[in-house]
Amino acid sequence: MGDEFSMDELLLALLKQGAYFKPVKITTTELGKMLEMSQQNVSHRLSVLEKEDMVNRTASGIELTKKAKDRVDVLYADMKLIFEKEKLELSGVIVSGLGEGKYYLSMDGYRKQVKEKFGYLPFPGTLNIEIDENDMWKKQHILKMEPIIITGFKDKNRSYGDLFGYKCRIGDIDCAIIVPLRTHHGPRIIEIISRVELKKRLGKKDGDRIKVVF
Amino acid sequence: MGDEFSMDELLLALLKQGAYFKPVKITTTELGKMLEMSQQNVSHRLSVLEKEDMVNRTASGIELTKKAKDRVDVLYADMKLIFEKEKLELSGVIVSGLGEGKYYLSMDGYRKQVKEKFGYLPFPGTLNIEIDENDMWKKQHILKMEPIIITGFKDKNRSYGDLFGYKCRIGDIDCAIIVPLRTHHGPRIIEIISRVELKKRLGKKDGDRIKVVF
DNA sequence: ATTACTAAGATTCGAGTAC
DNA sequence: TGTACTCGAATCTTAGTAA
Repeated sequence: MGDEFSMDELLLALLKQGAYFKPVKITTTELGKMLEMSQQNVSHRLSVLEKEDMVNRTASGIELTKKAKDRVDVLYADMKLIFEKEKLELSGVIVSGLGEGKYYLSMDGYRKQVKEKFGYLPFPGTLNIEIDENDMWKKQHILKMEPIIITGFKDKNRSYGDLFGYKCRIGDIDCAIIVPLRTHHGPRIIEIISRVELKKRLGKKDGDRIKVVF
Repeated sequence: MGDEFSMDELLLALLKQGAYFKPVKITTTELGKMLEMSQQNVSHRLSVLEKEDMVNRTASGIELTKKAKDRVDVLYADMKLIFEKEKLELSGVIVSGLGEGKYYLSMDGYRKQVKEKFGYLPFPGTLNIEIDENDMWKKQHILKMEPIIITGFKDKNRSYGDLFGYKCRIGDIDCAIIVPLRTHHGPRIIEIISRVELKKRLGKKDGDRIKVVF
């Protein structure tokens, strides 16, 4: 964790010329113009990159080494994370729940753990949202992230399964998607818990559109 | 077209801390450790960035200006182009499947959707390929692209999960990688579906090398 | 503890120019 | 053409230390 996140501008210019996939034929003068730096400097820096085993200069042009490609991969993966993980935003419509959430969230076995792991006692009821078809792929990505696990328990009557939680926000309210391991509604519906009664707090009713941000 | 493609490592470190979306509370010493540079240098460079109107230091932390965010957007867009415009090609070795694919692809619930979303009824069986270690990063890129979702369903016995599909080609045959949400084999193995029986059509057998193009 | 100044050392840069 | 050397200038970096 450190400088592998930085990226040499010369390397980036080569990338822009397609060097990730094939050797690139380009002169130091051209590179200098692109980067607004002298031909001499490009020449020098290229030879440094070569010594560092980042590029090879061959008859067919300048090519990136595996080491350089690895660095670029890391940079791109990091940026992707910054841009697309944070921007995950599910849109959908509020639907009425079946009272299931209310039932589960009335039980101390779950409530205590929510307090512990999310920092608040949940309002005893969930907001149910039917996700737009177009955002379903985002939901799948979210479900692949590391969940906060609320472990199940038994009482004298029956046993209760684990719940998976994923932190999110609606407006500026901290919430979490809760997914029972054995869910009873279709994959397009998600259940949200929060400290407050979301529908009332947001002034929304069934059928209204809503956005959930991760 | 030039240096807007480069990126200051300090800016990138701030981004990594989430500065794109909110002010970040972090000390110059911490940043110095992250970047393997002295606290003094971070301090100095931060003040340069401030003079250049790239960051603001407020009571709630360091925040990026619009100018800085615009630059980052450009960098990301450029990288995205580099990575996702060019053809990705996975190389690997054919391995024998566990018959799972055959099982899934015998079910109408999935078959109908494949016909609908990919334009053909799939041969009831998958080609399993163990991707070369060197191409794993490409696989990761592919899995981050927008999938075609084959939604799960229930029958009287059990429920079947969603599948993610990504169109690709082997030679001139249209295929798709299929990824179950909860996959049963290691991340190096992918399953390919197609209209035809791929192994027979390509005259290949287990252990042969093969390329998949996106 | 945190930030940032100064002074000195390290490095990067571009002009001139050789090849 | 194109590349790359020297060398002085500009810039960057760090240690020491003040605030």
